Amino acid sequence: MRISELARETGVPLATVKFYLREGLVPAGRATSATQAEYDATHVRRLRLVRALVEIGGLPLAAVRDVLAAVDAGPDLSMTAIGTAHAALPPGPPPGTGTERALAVVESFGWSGAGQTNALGRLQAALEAMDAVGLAPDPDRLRTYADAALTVAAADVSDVPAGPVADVVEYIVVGTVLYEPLLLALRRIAQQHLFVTRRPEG
Amino acid sequence: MRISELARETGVPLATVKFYLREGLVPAGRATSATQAEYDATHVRRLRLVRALVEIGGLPLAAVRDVLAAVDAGPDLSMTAIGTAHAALPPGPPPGTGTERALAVVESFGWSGAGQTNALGRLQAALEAMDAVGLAPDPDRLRTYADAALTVAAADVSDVPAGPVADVVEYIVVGTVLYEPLLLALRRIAQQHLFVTRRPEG
DNA sequence: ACAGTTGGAGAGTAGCACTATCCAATATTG
DNA sequence: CAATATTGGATAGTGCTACTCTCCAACTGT
Repeated sequence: MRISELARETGVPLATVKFYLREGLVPAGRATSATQAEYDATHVRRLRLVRALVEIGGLPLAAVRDVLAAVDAGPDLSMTAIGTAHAALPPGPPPGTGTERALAVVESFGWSGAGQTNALGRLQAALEAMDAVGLAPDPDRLRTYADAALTVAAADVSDVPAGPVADVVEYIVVGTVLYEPLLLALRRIAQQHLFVTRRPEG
Repeated sequence: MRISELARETGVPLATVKFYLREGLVPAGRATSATQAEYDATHVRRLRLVRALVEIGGLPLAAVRDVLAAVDAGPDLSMTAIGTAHAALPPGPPPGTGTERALAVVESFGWSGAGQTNALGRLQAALEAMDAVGLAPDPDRLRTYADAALTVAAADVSDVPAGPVADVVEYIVVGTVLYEPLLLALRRIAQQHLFVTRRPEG
């Protein structure tokens, strides 16, 4: 498979494929001559993954690079992989955000071992911003959110397939990113559903 | 309150406040002379809201403008407001995405009245991208996600306070946007928690 | 032999969110 | 009341990201 077929197969513009190759987001093909290289199914897969992370996950290319590095790092443990994925995901917390308050919240749920994820900073930043506009969640609602989050997280980690370590890592990392839009889309649709059924004449 | 105090109060750079005023994201102050204007608490609040939507919600300014318009539209019904908010939220589905598959999924949950939200396009795009990289959710997992989404959505709509219509609309629209990062942060922290407690030596 | 395609590199572009500079008209201070 | 600082407003410029365009010599298929 040559480069233009790779582009056609995935629907990605040729110029963009070349750009990704230059940026190292897709590995180079096997050169068969000075001006020819051969690509295979792994390139198709990787290219689709990059596009999914960008278009669905909304990641900037720099974050895609980090996520792919975590995927490729291989047998470095799942926990590291998930932490790396989280650290690479945008947007990071605004600089200067602490984590004390978020930690207190998390501990009140009895969750442990969350000390090193930057999601804590995001949580705290979100809470502070809500306070600032007067829309902070009450404890009950926060609980509801936490329970829901725990439920989906449990599905996330229990669904990890047996198999080569590289596949497992990819599953975790990519799943973390790609399932977020899924969850958000479902929440919005559910909101609409509830609004409509609540006010039948609305 | 003059412009520089508004900037100091909110921590937003003066040049940025001016920029938002020019863009109409924050309403102009009451002019007291050719080179002076007076700002008040509503300006502080609006400015904080803009920053929250940008920094926490990750919205581009154009989307912020649309969301604010929905907020300000006033007594136009809640359902319209929520639809407007959804339509304004990025990223929209990639152009050319259908909704048939998403509709089938949603109907299998018994959800109705979701025909007009662009979250359907996002759902379908997410499912298709997952398929393309071979990581599509099985029906059970999708169910788990849908149940969790419905749970938080129920909390979202039941928490809407009584009060002036404008406040209700703001609550819905802003809540839709600002609670997303909260949910995602909690999910990530929960994942980490589960991983750590699952493999105590990991 | 020769049009067409390829891999590769460099420069150019478009959109976004600010940020810096300038200005004349006030305000404030000594 | 003079000197200095600040204000609102407009224009232009910056830095970043993610492409996209153009060029080119080396090859390929016919």
